Amino acid sequence: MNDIFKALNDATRREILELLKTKSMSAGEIADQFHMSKPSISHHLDILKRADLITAEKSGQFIFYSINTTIMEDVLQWILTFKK
Amino acid sequence: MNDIFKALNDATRREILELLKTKSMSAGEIADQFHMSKPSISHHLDILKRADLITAEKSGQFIFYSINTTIMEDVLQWILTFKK
DNA sequence: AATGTATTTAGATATTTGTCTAAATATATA
DNA sequence: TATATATTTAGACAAATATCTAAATACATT
Repeated sequence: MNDIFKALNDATRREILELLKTKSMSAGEIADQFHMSKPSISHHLDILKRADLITAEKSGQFIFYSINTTIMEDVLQWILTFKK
Repeated sequence: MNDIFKALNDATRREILELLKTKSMSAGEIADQFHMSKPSISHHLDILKRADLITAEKSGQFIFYSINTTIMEDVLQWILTFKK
């Protein structure tokens, strides 16, 4: 839970998740959407991956990232415990 | 949204929310549940309050904190956009 | 008015975080 | 095999964060 909230606690990372909501993208395609260096985006992708919020799959010289919505379910359940 | 995720990105603060889920408590009562100085807990309460996740009400020399679940609804909605 | 209790504010400090540039690694292609 | 492209790793650095102790504020009680 700690890793998930840590990963979600950054606007850039939340935007990456929004991007991946529609389709999988390579690291480069993702980086192109931000005014930030590729290494920085790579770092954000790593944090999202560690939290299991995204998965990575290598295809040739590209690495494609996809969202993993099953982890969102954990957050959802946690939030729901606060609904009366 | 930023303030909410920032507030949720700390185990102590999440535990405070869990505590307040059952009943409102004074700052001192809350602090007693943790191995941490009162000023540190006061700081955490401030962050939760800024995120509108809790509300504070003064009663004599005490300040009672209560959870504000309506804000959780915002997080819930955000999470739900990821459910396929 | 003086003292005690509850809480916050202020200031210091160590750790974590987000960002960058430069270099390394891996794959594709000429 | 040499070069180009995609991505990550390494290292540096400034800013943000979590914690502490000491001091300040506010209310209650004697």
